[in-house]
Amino acid sequence: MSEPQAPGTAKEFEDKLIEISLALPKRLRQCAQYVAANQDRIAVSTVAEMAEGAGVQPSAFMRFCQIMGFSGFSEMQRLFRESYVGGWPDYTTRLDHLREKGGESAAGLVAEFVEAGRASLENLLKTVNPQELDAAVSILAKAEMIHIMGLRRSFPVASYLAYAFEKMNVPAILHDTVGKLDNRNAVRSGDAVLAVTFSPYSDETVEFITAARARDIPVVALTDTTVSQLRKLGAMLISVSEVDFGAFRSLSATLCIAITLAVAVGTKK
Amino acid sequence: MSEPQAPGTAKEFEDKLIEISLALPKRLRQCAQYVAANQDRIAVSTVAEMAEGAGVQPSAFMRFCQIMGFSGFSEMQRLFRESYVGGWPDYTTRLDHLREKGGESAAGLVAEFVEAGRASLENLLKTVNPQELDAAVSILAKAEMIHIMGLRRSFPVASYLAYAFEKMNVPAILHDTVGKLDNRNAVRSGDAVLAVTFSPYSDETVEFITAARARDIPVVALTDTTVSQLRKLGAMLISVSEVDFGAFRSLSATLCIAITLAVAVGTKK
DNA sequence: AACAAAATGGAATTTATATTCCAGACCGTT
DNA sequence: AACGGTCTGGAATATAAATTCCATTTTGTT
Repeated sequence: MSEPQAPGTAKEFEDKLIEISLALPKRLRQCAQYVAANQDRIAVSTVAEMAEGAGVQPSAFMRFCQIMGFSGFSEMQRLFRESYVGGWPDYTTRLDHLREKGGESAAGLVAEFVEAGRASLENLLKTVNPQELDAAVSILAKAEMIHIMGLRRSFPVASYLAYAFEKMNVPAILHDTVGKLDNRNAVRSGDAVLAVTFSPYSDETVEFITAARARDIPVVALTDTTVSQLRKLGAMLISVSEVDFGAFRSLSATLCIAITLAVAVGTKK
Repeated sequence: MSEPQAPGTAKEFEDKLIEISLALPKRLRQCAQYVAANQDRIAVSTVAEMAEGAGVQPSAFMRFCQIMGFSGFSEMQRLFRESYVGGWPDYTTRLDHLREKGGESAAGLVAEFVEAGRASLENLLKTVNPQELDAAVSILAKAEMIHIMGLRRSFPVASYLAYAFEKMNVPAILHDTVGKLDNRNAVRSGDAVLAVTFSPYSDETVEFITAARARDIPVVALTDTTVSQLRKLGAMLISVSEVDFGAFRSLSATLCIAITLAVAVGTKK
C-alpha cells in the first residue's frame, strides 16, 4: 500500500515536491505551489483549510498527498507536526540570528533590508495624510488619461504604477523617455500627471511637471518630503519617507502608496 | 456561556495561567504545569496527547481549558495555531470586500497594503535560504556582465536591479525589449543572466533563459515559487513568496531580495 | 470531430477527535 | 465516622475532519 518513497524529513519532502512538480496537472500543481510557499501551515491546518488556500477541492488536495507518497493528509501532517520542535523562533529572534551572519553570508544583508522595509511601512502608517490621499485619488479618477513620469530610482515605481493601472483598466501612459522622445504633447486638457520623484529631482521630471502646470493640467507628485521645490510648481504632493540602509533606499513604503493610489483610482472609476 | 476573560494573545494566556495556577486541584495543576512547559505543543496536539503528557484524563484537560476561559480545547488550540502562522490573513477574499465598499477613504487601503507588505517581509525572514542566496551571489559576482530580464509585473524589480547595479559600478544591462529588439546575442560567455519572473511566466523571459542555458550561460532566477517550470531549464532559483491578491502584488519581499543581491554582488566584486 | 484517458468537483462514508455526563472516589469539617 | 462538597476517571455522545467514490468535465490524440 505505502508508496516506496514517502519523505521522512522536511528536506526529502522538498526534494520530492520539486521532483514531482515537473509534471503535474493544473489543480495538483496549485497544491504543490501552495504547499511550497506555506510549508509551515501544514502542521496546524486541516485539509479543508489547505485546499481552500490552494484554491482546490479537498479531494484534490488529498490526491496530492498520495502522489507525494503518503497514505493521506494525516500521514503527511504527522511529518510536519513531529519536526515542529519547539516552534519557530519569532520575528526578532530570527532577525538577530540572520544578522549575526553579517559578513559571511548575504543572509545578514537580508535581515537589514527587511528591517528597513518594515520600519518604512510602519512609519508610513503613522504619517500618511488621508485628506491629501483622497484629494489625489479624486484628481486622478477624474482624469481621462493619467501620464506617469518617474526616472532613475523612481522608475521602478513609475513602471509599477503603469502596470497596476493597466490591470485595473485605467487609461495610463508611462513616459519612459525612450529615445528622448518626450511625448509631452500627448498630455491633453482633461488628463492628469502622476509624477514620482525623489531628491535629487531629475530635470526631465521637473520640466515635465512645469510644462503640465503651465497648461493647467493637474499634477500629483509622489515624493520624499513635503518641503519640496515641487510645491512651488503647484503640484499636489504626497510625501513618503523611507528608511535607508546604507546608501540604499527600500521602496517598500513608496510602492505601498503607489498601489493604494492605483487601486483607489481603479475602484473609483 | 463564554467566560468574561478568554486570553486573546500568548501573553495574556501566560498571565492567566499564572493567575489561576495559584489555587488549583491536583490534576488541574498537572495540566497547568505541562502546558506551561510545552506551550508550543498545543498547536499540533490532540486533547488525548496533551492529557497523556500531563498524566491526566482527557476530561480533566478539558476542564482545564474551560477554567482558562475557553469554551473547550479547540478554542484554546485556535489561539496557538493562529499565532503560529503569524497572521497571514486571507487577502483574496478581502479584496472582494474591498471593491464593495469602494467609496471609502483611501487611508483604509493603505493600512491593508502596509499589512500585506509587512507580512511578506516577515515571511521572507522565515523562508530565505542563505545557501541559495550565497550561491546566486557568487555566480553573479563572477560574471563579466549581468543581463537583467523581467517583464510586466516583474519589470519594476528588473529596473530597480539595473539602477542598483549601476550605482554600485557593477556592469549590468537591462533587457527592456524596447522595439522587440531582443539583444539576445549581447549575452557572451563569461556573462550571467539575472531573470525576474512570476507565474504566469512571460514567454519572452522563458525564451531568454532557455537561449542562455543552451549556451551554458549561468542563470539566476528570482521567482515566486520553488516548484517552477524554470527549474527544468537549469536556472538557479531564488524563491520569494509575496502576499498576493490577484493582480496586486506587494513587491516588498522581492525588492528586499533584489537589493540584497545587488549590494552583496557589489561588495564582493 | 470522435474517442479514450486523465483529471476534477462534490457528495457520501468512515474515522478520529472533542466534548459531555455521571457514578464513584476523595477530602475537609463537624 | 458521617456528611457535604469537590474532584476524578472512564464511557457515551456529538462534532468535525479525513478519506473514498463516482458522475461529470476536461484534455490530448487520431
